[in-house]
Amino acid sequence: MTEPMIEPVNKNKKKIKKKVVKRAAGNAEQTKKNILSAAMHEFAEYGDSGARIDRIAARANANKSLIFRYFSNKEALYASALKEAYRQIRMGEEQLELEQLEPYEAIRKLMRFTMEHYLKSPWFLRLLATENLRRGQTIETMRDIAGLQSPLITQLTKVLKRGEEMGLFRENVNPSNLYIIIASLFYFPISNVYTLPVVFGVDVGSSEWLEQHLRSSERMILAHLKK
Amino acid sequence: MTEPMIEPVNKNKKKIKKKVVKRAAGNAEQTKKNILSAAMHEFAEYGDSGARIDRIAARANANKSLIFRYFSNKEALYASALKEAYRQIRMGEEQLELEQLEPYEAIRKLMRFTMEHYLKSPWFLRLLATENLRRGQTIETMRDIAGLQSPLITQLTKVLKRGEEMGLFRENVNPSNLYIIIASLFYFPISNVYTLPVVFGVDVGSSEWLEQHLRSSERMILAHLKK
DNA sequence: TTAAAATGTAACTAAGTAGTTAGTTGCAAA
DNA sequence: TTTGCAACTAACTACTTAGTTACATTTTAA
Repeated sequence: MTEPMIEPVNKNKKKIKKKVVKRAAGNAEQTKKNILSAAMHEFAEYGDSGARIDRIAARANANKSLIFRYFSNKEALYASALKEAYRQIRMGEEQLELEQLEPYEAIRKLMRFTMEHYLKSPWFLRLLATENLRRGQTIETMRDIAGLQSPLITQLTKVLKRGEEMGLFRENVNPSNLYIIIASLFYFPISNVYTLPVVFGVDVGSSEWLEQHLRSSERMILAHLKK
Repeated sequence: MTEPMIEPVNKNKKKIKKKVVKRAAGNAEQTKKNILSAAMHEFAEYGDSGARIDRIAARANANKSLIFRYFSNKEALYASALKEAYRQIRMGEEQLELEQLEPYEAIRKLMRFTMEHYLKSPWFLRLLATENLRRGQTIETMRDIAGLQSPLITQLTKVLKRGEEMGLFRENVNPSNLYIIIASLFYFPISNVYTLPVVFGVDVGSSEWLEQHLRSSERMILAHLKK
């Protein structure tokens, strides 16, 4: 906090165009990034109404009024945070490269990825829950923004096609619907990790339960796909 | 709003026991119920931070200070609302009577019930989401409260046992885990009904999609249970 | 009839809370 | 050294919100 940021020695050299600025145009970019990252954290933690601009400012080590200068208002900041969350998630999905694997293995990898993804990025699930509590008020305005769509579906389509051609999978499996089923199986226990143990007495947060659930789900899904 | 509430004419008749009371004893019970019901609505709609005591008072046709008299504070009111939500849900589950049906039919009925239940009581899903965003802060204090546990599991246990005895289902299916899988399949699309169409282009809220999803899920689950 | 208890209300208060404004700082070009 | 400007800040404003209080009305019971 308030560490004085490596001081660029710029006494002898008189005119350098873009580099070595302490508070030039580029520093604002960094401040914006800090604010955005703090906002993602805050909105995920406290929801839209619970989020506090002052806390975001504190976490970003930025003055409150900068938030309004760079992001207009709380709602627009929330929209930016949501968009950034999707952007980050999409980046992870792009690196999956399911097409390289043999069909069964690809499905298994997708399933494990989905589970671990939800476990590693709980803030993503929390932002999703928040946005749905808001009845999609914000994502609705992003409908036409490219890159919001999940790149998983393209990959999954190819996997299913190859599986079908190899005689492993049955025909006409809808990739989106399949992915919704897979996501469902992990979304529910992971996003309800606090209430499920109380209502069903099952420790859905433990790695034992999760691993067993993954194995069981894999068997179920693969059987469901089989020709 | 502020409509002046039908004034009971009670000038000539002096003492009537139960009828024509504007502010009798026992009326407090009704007021409490109104407040609780309004609170469930409000917390489901706006989440814990977004909920407003004034709106709850207005919706319940009660004065704000009555809320504090009957429920102490906002947090306690939230706890009562959450508890009441679970109580109502449990009542629906108790009427299912799965034991009467033959095993396959029982599973199908449970699945359809779960789906319709989520569709008919969106406020329940919303309260669940809210409580998990709060990290189970409130339900944690209710751990030992009887009747919070779902009566479904008892019924499902019997169904699975009969199915096993009849040679229809495989052995050692854990009823809680099975129910978690079933709930998952409907919880995810229904509670993400606002974001999923944007991200996957699938209209998960339409009755066509839901019916098709139910059929597909039934096939998958029943195959998964088969001996 | 009357006093106490129960039920209800309007007005108020203290603590936030988003957003604004007027001004400061550090740096680079002239 | 001066000037211009982007980045930044402290203090403030207008408003909201949970929770309180003082008081009014009605019921119950002696």
